[in-house]
Amino acid sequence: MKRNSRLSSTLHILVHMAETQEHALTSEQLATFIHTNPVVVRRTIAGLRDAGIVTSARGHGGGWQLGRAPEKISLAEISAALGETLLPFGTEPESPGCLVEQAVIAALDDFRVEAERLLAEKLSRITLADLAADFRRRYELIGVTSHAV
Amino acid sequence: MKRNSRLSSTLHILVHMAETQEHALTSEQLATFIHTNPVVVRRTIAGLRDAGIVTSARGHGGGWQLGRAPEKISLAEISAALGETLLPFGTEPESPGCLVEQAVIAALDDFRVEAERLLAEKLSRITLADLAADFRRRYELIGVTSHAV
DNA sequence: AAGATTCGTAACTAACTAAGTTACATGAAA
DNA sequence: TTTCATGTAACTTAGTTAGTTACGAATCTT
Repeated sequence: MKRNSRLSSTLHILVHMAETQEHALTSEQLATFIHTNPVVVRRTIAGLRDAGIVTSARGHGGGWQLGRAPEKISLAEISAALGETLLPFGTEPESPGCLVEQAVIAALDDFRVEAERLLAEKLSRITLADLAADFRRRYELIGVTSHAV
Repeated sequence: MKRNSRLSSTLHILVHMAETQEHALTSEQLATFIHTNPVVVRRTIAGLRDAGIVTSARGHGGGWQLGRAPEKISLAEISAALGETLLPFGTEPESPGCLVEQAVIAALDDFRVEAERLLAEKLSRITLADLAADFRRRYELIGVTSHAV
């Protein structure tokens, strides 16, 4: 798992879970999908459990499953549950009292707040089901072309 | 200078430059504004010079000045000149051939492209002159209240 | 009840990134 | 020609995140 790819890795995992809703998948299995370690998987998606996006079960036959239908899981929720900030801005004051700095921070904070609202709105329109459907479309396409060619 | 605050630090510097257009400011002076090192300043705003946002002059009496009127310098240009990505997404393929991954990357890339366009559009509507004006408004306000109180 | 399986989590290591620093060459003005 | 200031390379330091090891807790099977 590379840096800053937590959202894409998590989506990868979740689409696999959406395609395997009959039974739970172990951290071990999920880890192989994104070429990493079971512990990293647990740590990464722990927040998704708290948000009800996935459920986990210990012991024999345990593992991870979606917490609700893929149609009802948006990328906005997933991103939020991962604790990721959509924008990489930092505007902590460094010279308290400097009016120039205050003007800069005010402008950037305004921008950030509205931008995050906008992005979250866009992400909320994409669901896990959309990704799963696109996956299936690609899958069918492969089958068709390999027949045709 | 803290992490990921390059845009705000640079804006801080640029507003100071907008308020001091009579003469050039040295890296040394700019560095004190954001509590860092002259070399860090040069490195940070080197890209702005290439974009024509600032000019630099060596030697006695040299330093940095705005390359054009603050009204004609947008935050979008500044951000782009800094080489910052507005979105912190990484979607490099890790399992070439995995159709699930392809679906995830396609969705995220679509989102990222449109989101970046949106954000750039918003940032292009804010100019250095806007920030400078806000600074001056705050400055006047201090003067008024300190009289009144 | 015993044993196997799987998550939960703490603690440590390794890799990577970005800021900070030092040093010195280059160029321009007094 | 001396002084001032940028340009830039090279190195150090700090902080973040992924990766790893280890082990306790919970749950299922037999």
